[in-house]
Amino acid sequence: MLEHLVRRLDSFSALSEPEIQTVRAMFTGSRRVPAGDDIVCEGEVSASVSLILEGLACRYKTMSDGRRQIMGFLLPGDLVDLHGYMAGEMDHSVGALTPCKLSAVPHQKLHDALEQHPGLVRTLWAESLAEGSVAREWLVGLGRRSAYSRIAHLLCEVVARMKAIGLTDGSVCDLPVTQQELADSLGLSLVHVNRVLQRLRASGLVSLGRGALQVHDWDGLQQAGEFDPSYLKINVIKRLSKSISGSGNLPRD
Amino acid sequence: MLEHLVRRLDSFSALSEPEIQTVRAMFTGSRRVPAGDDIVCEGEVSASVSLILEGLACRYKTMSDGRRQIMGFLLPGDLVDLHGYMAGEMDHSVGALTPCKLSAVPHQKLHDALEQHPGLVRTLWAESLAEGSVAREWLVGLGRRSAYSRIAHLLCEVVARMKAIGLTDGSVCDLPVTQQELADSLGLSLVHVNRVLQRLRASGLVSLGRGALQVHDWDGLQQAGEFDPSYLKINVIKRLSKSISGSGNLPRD
DNA sequence: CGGTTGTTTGACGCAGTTCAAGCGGAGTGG
DNA sequence: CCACTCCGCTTGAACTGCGTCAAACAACCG
Repeated sequence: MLEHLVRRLDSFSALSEPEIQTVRAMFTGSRRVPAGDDIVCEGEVSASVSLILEGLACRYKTMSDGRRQIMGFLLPGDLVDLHGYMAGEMDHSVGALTPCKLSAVPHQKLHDALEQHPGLVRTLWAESLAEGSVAREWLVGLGRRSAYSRIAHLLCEVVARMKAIGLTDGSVCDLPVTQQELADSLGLSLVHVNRVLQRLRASGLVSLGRGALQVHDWDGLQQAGEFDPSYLKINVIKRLSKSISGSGNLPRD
Repeated sequence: MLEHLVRRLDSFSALSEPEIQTVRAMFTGSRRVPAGDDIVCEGEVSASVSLILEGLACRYKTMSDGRRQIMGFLLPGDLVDLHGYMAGEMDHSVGALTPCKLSAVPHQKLHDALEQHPGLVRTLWAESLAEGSVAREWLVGLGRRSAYSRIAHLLCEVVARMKAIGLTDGSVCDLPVTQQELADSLGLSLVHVNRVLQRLRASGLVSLGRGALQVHDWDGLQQAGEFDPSYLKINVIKRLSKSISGSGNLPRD
């Protein structure tokens, strides 16, 4: 959702009220993409930056032999193709895992907004850095963690991020992801993901099925995945605490 | 080197002459770090951004059991801890693989420079995005490539980047990296790296030893690693071709 | 010349892959 | 309402790429 983006950006660099208004006004319209379709394709030069309003998507690359690697999940409030604005051509694709609702801002309009509020450039830069931080954590997982630990870690990440945007209270959440998609995220085979998922359930940590994830033992799951949420840069403490008065939008906790 | 940084940043967004001068003037002093030492540590809050002038370094994270994952190599002209400037605390360490010579710019000074030349913010943002692009390519390697292909790919990357800064003509280059360090980069064991390296030599593609890398068959190596250099964002075509007159520093090719 | 650090080799084991087949639920059309 | 079909999940058996352990070797350095 738009408000999730605003809150996230604000957590990076304490936006001013006009900046917040600008971000809110930037994104207009909404488009729907059915599950399985691509939102942007590798090599594409798009003319706008998209924002996920609803649904679940993923970044991925396909190799010559057809196998693919998923490199990150996109949740409501995430920006899809900021890369496209800065670098031109996309170097990876983004696909909808579930039906998605998107909003978008034309590059030109974004450009104008950034001219008018130069501070927002730094904010978006911070957003890109946060994405890099997640990619690095995934590198550690793929390189050095066992399948068991890797899956646990990924599930922790998804839950933590969903919690941050109010999509779960921490015990149950919608997660209509196939085991093949998990396998493509984790660099594993479908068959092995299936077996490890059963082990995780047998251990009483989580169960995943019928499009839903149930966390039975959050602490145990975190331990199994050696999960430390700081790399997600959620709720970063602001260094300059510009007071944002009268926003009327204070977070609950 | 400083000029490599300037050239690279310029390739992202066509710097103006004053911007170039500012970048050149920003970095002062030089410090030496012996091989094996850390340049910055995870969790550290440094007060300046470092630049590699000479030597080879790597980003890495260490896991609780002591195993580590290297997440990227740093060559002369690369910025070490731009993250630190934006995000505060480092979420990973950077270690010197060989003796390194560094220059640095205090955060405050960088801040002032960016205030004075707001365009540079976008340039550094682009630099961060390029780093993210490399991380994503590594993800594909760790997730979906065989050990053989992974090593070939990594060697291609190093050669391509060294070529870009004049550290090799493409056939031989200094690469004083241990097989353990390669293993930590590729998510493999030391022993396996050793054996695959022998296979690569037997195939007549490359040989690595005594601190040097010899490429015997570049095309073959690229094929083995399915290497496509575009993700490195070297020599990106500038979208706005501001003419930079009389720099007297034109690249040879 | 001895110690230290990096490389090489061999034997063995296992985590994870591949192949192949069966199962179950959800949607669709007759 | 039943059959048919698709898609995703599950299971078993065989295989293998890569890891682990352990020891020998080579190169470098003070």
